[in-house]
Amino acid sequence: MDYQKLAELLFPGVTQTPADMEAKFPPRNLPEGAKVTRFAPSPTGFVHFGGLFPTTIGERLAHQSGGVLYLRIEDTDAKREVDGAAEGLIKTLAHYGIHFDEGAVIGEDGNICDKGIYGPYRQSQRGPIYHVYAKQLVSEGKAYPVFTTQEELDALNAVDKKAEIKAKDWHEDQTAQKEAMLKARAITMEEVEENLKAGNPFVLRLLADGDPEKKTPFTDLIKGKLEIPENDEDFVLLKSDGIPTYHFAHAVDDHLMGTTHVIRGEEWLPSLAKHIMLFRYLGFRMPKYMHIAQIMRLDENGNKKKLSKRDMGANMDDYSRMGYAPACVCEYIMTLLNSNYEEWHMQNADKPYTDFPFNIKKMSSSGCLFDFNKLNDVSKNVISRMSADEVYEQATAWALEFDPEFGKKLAATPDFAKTIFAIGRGGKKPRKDFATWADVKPYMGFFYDYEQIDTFAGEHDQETVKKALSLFLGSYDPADDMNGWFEKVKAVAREIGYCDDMKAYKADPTAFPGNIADVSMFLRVAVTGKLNAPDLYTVMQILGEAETRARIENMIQTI
RNA sequence: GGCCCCUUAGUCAAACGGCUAAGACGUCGCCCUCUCACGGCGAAGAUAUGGGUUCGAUUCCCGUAGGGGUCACCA
Repeated sequence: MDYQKLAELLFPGVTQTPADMEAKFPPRNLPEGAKVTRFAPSPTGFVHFGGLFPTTIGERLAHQSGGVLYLRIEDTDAKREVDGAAEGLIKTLAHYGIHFDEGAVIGEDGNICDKGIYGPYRQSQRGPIYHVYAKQLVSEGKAYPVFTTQEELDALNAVDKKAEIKAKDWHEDQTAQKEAMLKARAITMEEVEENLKAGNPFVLRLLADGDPEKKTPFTDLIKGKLEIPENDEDFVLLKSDGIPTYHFAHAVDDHLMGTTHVIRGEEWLPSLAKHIMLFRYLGFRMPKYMHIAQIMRLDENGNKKKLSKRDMGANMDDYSRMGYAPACVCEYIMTLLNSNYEEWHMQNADKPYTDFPFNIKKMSSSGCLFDFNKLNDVSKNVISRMSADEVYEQATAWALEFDPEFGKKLAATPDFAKTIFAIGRGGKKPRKDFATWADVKPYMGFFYDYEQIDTFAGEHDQETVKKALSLFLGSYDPADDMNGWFEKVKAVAREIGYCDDMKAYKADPTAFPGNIADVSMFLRVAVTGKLNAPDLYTVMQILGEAETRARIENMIQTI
């Protein structure tokens, strides 16, 4: 077989050579040790947690080393592409602090455009580049065409591939595939010419020379030493529409774009053998690989499952909806990425997570379960360290979008709201009231609207409650300081026969009908409508005398 | 089914082959001059399993089990 002739027959329009490509995309001029990483999504939907995770690693590695993070859009499957998905991905990532130095970006006109000299950054626009290498492989006898008639192609597209594979007998199928492969390899020049003349489309397949009985040692930066069986599958390089498959595009693009570290999910491990072979055929040096374990969730049977698109906590938009601040999510991701992050953070509480010396060696090789408990804890800590102004800005922005009624109230009363947010904030041990912005309304909604949510707990005579409230009103003076205020509450307790000292009460609970805590509870429910609230004295101060009195009086009337 | 990856408490995780197997979240209890929160103290809770190498194994090797992934003209 004259491979040179075959290459000309198959790719008559391709005049450039791999050497031309190398000249057009020269190696990057970067400092020693600088890492080049990329996020390479297919625009088929939203960013989910399992996508943000490796992207955060790439971002850290690149920017921590003075390297480059770029975005390449893998839109090689037109059938699955979703309109506007690429724009959505870019925006969501930016929301989580992931900014790209290069690649597909949103231009001033709102459309996606390229930034950088290694483009185009959309694979659908890189056809000519792939064809140069495809032609090269064919001319070296390393790839061959397999023709299909249009009818066969339509039939192929009509079947549900996934369901079909699930249903078949694996052994039988593999034997059949092997036979088909051998037959396809034996194509003659005459057959090629006939098919081309008939206008039949073809796929380009790699001619695999591997023996799966033999293992290739391979070092993955996360998994460590691996043994990869050699590839013996003539996998598809170019689909019948001339667009490359992931494998081919990965090799060509990551080589030409100078990627130093490929970070991807471990579901790619089984196809690593294909990539090793492809890089060897192409004469490319392989980048370093980091195959990260999948984030898992628990299914209804208690088994771990890959966190997939439909799961709660998968779609990053869910976090926005639930009211998680981006900073909190990033922080949580850091705790999952590097086990020593939390320790570092405790010692460097005021530093941003980008100061943390991220270390590949500290990454876990096994998959972790998504844990909302931990996320909430991390969130509470992050928010507790925010200033009242910052809390106000973010909480208001969230509420305006997801709870407009409450959002408008916050927006209309910035000073009032900030005073409330300032309660217990700023000191060494700030309050941890919010894990999400959705927690804000239940916490402080009572400042805006009185709604009796809780009632008096336990056995308390209604007349006694009324008396306590009235006595308090009689002595209440908003000019009192906290101690003076508390002394008056104590006095109320004594007057209704309740114990004003918790220690004494606990020593002998039977000696009193109630205690100071009960009196505080009467006041708290009267003023806030709830059993739980910030410090009562402060609440009354913020609410003001008129409102405080009105609420207590109202309670006396309606009880 | 073939192949690949993974396995320390409920979860995330430390531990040159060597102290009683860290720490964090969660859970529970006690304390902290009003609840909540914060904080403090404390409790329960783990090396999947069987062999081997070794004076000694969570750590190294082999088997078993369990879990995950993958086997498309999808990425």
